[in-house]
Amino acid sequence: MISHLETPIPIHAQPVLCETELVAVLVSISNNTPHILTLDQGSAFPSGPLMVEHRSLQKGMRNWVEQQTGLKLGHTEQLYTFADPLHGRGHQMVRISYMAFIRQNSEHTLAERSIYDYFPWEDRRDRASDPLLHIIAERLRHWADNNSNRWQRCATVFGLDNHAWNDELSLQRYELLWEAGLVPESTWQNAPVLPGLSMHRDYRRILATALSRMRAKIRYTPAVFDLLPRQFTLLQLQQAMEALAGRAMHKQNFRRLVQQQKLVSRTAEYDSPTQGRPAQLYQFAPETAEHCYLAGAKLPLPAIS
Amino acid sequence: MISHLETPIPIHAQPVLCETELVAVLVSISNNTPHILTLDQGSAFPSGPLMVEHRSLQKGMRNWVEQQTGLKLGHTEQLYTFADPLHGRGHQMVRISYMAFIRQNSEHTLAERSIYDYFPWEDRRDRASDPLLHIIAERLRHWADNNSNRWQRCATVFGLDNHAWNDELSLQRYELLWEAGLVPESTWQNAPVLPGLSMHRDYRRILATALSRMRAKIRYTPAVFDLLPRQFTLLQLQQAMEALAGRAMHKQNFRRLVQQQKLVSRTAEYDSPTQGRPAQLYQFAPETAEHCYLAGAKLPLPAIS
DNA sequence: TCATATATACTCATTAAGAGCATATATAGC
DNA sequence: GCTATATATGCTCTTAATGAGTATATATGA
Repeated sequence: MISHLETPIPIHAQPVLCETELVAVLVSISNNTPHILTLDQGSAFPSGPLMVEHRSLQKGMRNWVEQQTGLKLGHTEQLYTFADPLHGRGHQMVRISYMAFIRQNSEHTLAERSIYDYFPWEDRRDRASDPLLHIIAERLRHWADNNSNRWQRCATVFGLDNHAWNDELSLQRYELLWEAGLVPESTWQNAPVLPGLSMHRDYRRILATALSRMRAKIRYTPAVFDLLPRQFTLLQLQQAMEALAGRAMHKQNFRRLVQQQKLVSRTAEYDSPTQGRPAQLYQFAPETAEHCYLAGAKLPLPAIS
Repeated sequence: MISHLETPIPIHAQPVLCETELVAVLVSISNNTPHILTLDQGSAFPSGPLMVEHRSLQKGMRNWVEQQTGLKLGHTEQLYTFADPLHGRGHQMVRISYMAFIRQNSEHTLAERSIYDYFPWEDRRDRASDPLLHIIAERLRHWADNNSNRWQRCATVFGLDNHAWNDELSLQRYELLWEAGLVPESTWQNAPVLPGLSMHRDYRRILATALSRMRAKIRYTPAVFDLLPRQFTLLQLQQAMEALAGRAMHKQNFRRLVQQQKLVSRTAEYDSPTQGRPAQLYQFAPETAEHCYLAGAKLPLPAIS
């Protein structure tokens, strides 16, 4: 034991007062694409001050959002806490960000903006984003120049040079583009910047964090079911997974794995399609819900890396 | 779009000032067991106020700890942010907790307490914790009584009834014991409580969060190497993984997988043992380091669930 | 009847993972 | 030299998960 560690570090030496704000990333699915609720022409998330009467942060967030919007929140998860100095005022601003899922519902369309409006390169369900990926690869190669470590990093994060695309790395991809000056938020810009909406403050970074987290979350927990209607077809489930992961999947294998997991049970009802055979409606199996959540049963998605 | 969502939620309506504190969970390995730095007879973590001059929370944490203790921090990660009302003062206390790894070093023994002093049931490397697990199982069965959902949850979280033990569920296990009144921190206690040190405030809950996170982290990133000396034997590496995961592993398979991953490279040096053949010293392969971190290359641990 | 879309049953190859057996190899101590 | 000890390595097996493909019912609207 080194001696100076035995001196307790002073607690509350000089308490610095902070303004504390809760930031909510509210996610739902519409048009087979993940959407978020935004304010200010898509450049901000709803946010509000932390109230004294909030007993816990999570409860505070839920109450506040439900009160303001009337929306019921599903799976809720703390993302990250950021701090900015408030210049000249001698105190700081702390922002605690949360992500919450909202069930798809015909009565409202919460969704204002597609997440992929902000990160067009993250939607790789079809080949439409390939040209953009090629542009990014070229611009990154130029930025990396002859720095091989830097290029190594680009290649792994963006799945170039024989590397597989890993959908959970969306935050790292955004950070890399930021460093390379390819997004308008970069302190120095390597104009022209890439397509994709930007946001105020570090909100787009928070959104990239949310995208990473939701992609990881749906793989290991049944959180997707908080985005789908109570009853859904297997195709809807697959499309929701594909929408979030930004990747297409093999239908037969998807069903094999879904039914192995016993996460869903069929109902007596059927979909009413415009054409073709009506699809059976399923529901999230309530009896195994908690069980699977905790055991880390994973939903089928192509294995990463 | 439902109409009232178009009204922006007021920002900064009534800023509530908070005291903000950084809490550090400093982890290192000694005696083949993960240890943490604690204060106040093991009942608190080092913590200190957030300073105005800290540009980012993570940097603020690093500077503050390094200044106070002289320790270099390795892998650092934000854990969770908690809030408590400060009664009668009209404002709140926000605590932002971080976990950081500290390299094993002969010059200091940072470690004051074994993590398993707080969670004796989490160390399942040998059969020594089996009797305790049996006691827990009985007490939980009594608590669950005839509530089958409740028992279902107990069984999956604690690996009872044909369920596999999942080392990453340490937080859920602690929360379950809390609910069942089997830890002294519970608001209602189901005395006698289980063995294991407790801590002030929700610090023991933060520690359970840290344990979950580090177990997940070492599986998917090379963060363990920030706990080991620069040069280490393969047995040391395996023992470090076992110490953190709380599980024993198969030596041959461990080595097969480690060498497949190409995460380590041999040095020219050897260990000097008291007995037996000297072991070759390895180092974390610097050239593939970043690569593997980002690709999510995983270190071998028995598959969960 | 045909187009369309759901639903299901298979096969096949590859890989990872868990477990075990055997056998070198290098040191200290007797 | 011999033995105990611990490192280091090679090999076989089995099982399960994964990715991909082929084929074929089945139920609707037009």
